[in-house]
Amino acid sequence: MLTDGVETTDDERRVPGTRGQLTRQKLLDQTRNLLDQNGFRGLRVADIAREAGTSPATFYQYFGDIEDALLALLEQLVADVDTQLHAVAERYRATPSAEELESFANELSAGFVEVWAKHRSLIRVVELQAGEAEARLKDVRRTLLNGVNDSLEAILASFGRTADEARPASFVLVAMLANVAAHQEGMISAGVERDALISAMADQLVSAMKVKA
Amino acid sequence: MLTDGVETTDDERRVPGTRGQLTRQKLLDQTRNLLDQNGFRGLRVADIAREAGTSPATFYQYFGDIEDALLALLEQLVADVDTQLHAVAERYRATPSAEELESFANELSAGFVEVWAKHRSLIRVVELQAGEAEARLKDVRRTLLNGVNDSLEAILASFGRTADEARPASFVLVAMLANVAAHQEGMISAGVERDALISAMADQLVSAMKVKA
Amino acid sequence: MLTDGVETTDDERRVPGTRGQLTRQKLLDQTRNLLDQNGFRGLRVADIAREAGTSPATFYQYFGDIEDALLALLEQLVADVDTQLHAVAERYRATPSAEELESFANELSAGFVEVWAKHRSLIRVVELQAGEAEARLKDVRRTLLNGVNDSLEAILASFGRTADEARPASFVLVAMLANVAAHQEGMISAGVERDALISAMADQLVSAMKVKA
Amino acid sequence: MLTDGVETTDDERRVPGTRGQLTRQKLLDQTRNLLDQNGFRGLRVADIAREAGTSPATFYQYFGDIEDALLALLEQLVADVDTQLHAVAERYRATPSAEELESFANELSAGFVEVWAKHRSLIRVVELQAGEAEARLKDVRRTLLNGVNDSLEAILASFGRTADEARPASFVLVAMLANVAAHQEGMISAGVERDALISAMADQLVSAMKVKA
DNA sequence: GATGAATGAGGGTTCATTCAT
DNA sequence: CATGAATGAACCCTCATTCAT
Repeated sequence: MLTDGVETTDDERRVPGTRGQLTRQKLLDQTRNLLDQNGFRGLRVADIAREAGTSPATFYQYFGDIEDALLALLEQLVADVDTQLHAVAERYRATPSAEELESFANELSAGFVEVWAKHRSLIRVVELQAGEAEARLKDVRRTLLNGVNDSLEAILASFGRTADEARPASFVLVAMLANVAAHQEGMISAGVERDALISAMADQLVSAMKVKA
Repeated sequence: MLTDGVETTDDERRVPGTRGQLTRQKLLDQTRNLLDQNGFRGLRVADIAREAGTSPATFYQYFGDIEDALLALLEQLVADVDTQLHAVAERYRATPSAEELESFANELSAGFVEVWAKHRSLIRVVELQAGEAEARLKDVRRTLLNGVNDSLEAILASFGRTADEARPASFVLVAMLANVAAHQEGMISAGVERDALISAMADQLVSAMKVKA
Repeated sequence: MLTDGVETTDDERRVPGTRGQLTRQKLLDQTRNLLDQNGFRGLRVADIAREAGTSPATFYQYFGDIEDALLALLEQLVADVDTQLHAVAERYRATPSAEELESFANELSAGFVEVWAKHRSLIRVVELQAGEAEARLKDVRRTLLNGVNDSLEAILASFGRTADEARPASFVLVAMLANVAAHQEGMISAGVERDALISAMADQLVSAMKVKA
Repeated sequence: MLTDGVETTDDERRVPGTRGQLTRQKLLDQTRNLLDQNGFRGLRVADIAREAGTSPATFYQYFGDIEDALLALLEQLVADVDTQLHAVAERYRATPSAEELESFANELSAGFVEVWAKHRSLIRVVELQAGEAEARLKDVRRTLLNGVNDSLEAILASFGRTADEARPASFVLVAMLANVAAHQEGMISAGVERDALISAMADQLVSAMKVKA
């Protein structure tokens, strides 16, 4: 679906080999781990290697760079977005009916909240890099949300929104979904329940479809 | 208004003095400058000092830390949010009328877009730190948006939303406003005009007030 | 002739075997290749192995060391010096005649220029190591030029030079030949033709024979 | 005279200051020291700093690079070449007389031997880099010998050599001088006295002037 | 007030080299 | 014979930070 566009750069390296795959995976696991614990800025090759039970030199046999490892992790994120978000939107886009609108809106909202919670640290990296100029990671954000955006735009159009309105409206809605999902923890700790957030977002989605329908 | 909560630590480091104030300001200016240019990760005391025409040692006479300097810059951001966003919401909150709803919605949306554009680098720092664990900067985000959130919640209530609904709805709306504002550049470069975004957000705000009104 | 004195250490590391010989040769070829391209300092086992289509581990089955490989390459150089330089000098030494002096001088000069051009990268290594303290490679230079030096000394003696004069004179002449040959490229790119250099050196050789003859 | 052409790159750094100058000098001294002891390849910033009684970080405040430091040292070498070699040649060039030819030849030969002995490690670096491609150090060799070459060429011309002959002849003679000087230690340890070498070179210089005079 | 000078501390990377298969 | 995999050991370099002037 939208898997293209996010690719690691370590392609031309030697072919796997079972033991190697294992080591590589351990390194990736610890990269994610430490990203969760210390954040992007606190991510050190030395730490990753130690936690994975190997040495920095080994890390560099699998990844040219910390960002290389992050890109590898991002592939998983992209896959989840594909499955849980884009696919939902696409399904509804095929047969948009007023009856199912609410369940769709809820599903999509919940999907965002879930995927974002699962990959929160990575998402943060993406958001950060979307702003600051870092070549390789830079347009992951666009790639990530493109699919959902397109589907949503089509759905809005099918509900009678003009072309001029549909696109900005979908941008705005996706931004809402993404940002609430990104800050769900803060919001929850501010006393709002997760379901209430999902429901509030679903409401907004529904109104957006109906507004001038 | 909501200035509390964001405080610098460099308060009594040294008595003002005209020359000193000037140096301090040059340092702050260059901090902002370099933040814009190189991003948070690329911010170095040595660079700031050089650009400001002084030495690193001087930097440390005014700020204990790079984050100290950022906190000082954040005060300006907080002030702008106060004036352009919170104030707007507060004004409308005092006399919420259906007639003025649209103009309020537009004003608020445009306000976000404007303030976020002006302070985009700082905003990014706030967003980043909202996620990662960094003591002093951590809850700036909450502080920043608290005011608007509260006003909006009150307005939603005044339009008939129940207490249970108003709070999550305001969270969701503010998240939308903030995230669209944060990524306006990306969206515009994806072919959507700024005004269209503002208008789409205003629509969402309006629907939120009306939904069950 | 003078092959002794330069010896590799990898002699009985493994019995020949056709496939092995081939691999070994590929490694040597790429060693020379990379030496030409990147110079001595830029020579890495990993690179050699990759270029040769094998792995570092394989390199170590044939050579204990990068210097080991260089020593193997040096054997070829020594052979060329033997054939093209020492042999020429020896031939003339057997029957030194005033008539043939000039053609001898030219042949020797040209020989230096040619051999040095062919092996320039290796020569550079030799010159470098002649200065710095590196056990095994250290006296290759002496070995390399000993033969020519001896022959030339004998020839000078046969032209009437006293024992006291002949030796330093031959050293000086060989130094001239070697250094011009070593920097021929630089000199040519400074606008002097190769043949002019050869001829100028030949002149010096001839005068050396005649001076007090 | 020929000082231009060899310049350090650390120009735009802060102005000296007495203490700084001292540290810088200590660093340069130890750079030369360690170059003598361990050769170019064995030169490490950490060692230089330790020997100079400071830290690596300090080294980097004065030089961007080990090569930077070497370039600074080379300035001294260039000055010596200027004074002891080029100046001698220039003096004789002004009034070339057959009577003084021998004393000039001796003086120049001795000068080379002396200067090269004093700076032998640096000379070796220059020779090495003249071959391998290292941007900044690359044409120091040319710069170094240019002056002497030019003077010698003029002198040869004044002794009746045609333009076609004078230039290659001077190249050849300078190459002789430089290479004997560079390997004087090896030659001496091979049983030839320094004075004998000087005298042999002087003989060659003299013949070169007289050949067709 | 300002700053030259110095540095501890630490992260990034590279490479030669070794095993076990 | 060959090599995938792993790593110890260094080195390079940068930066925040501190003094003494």
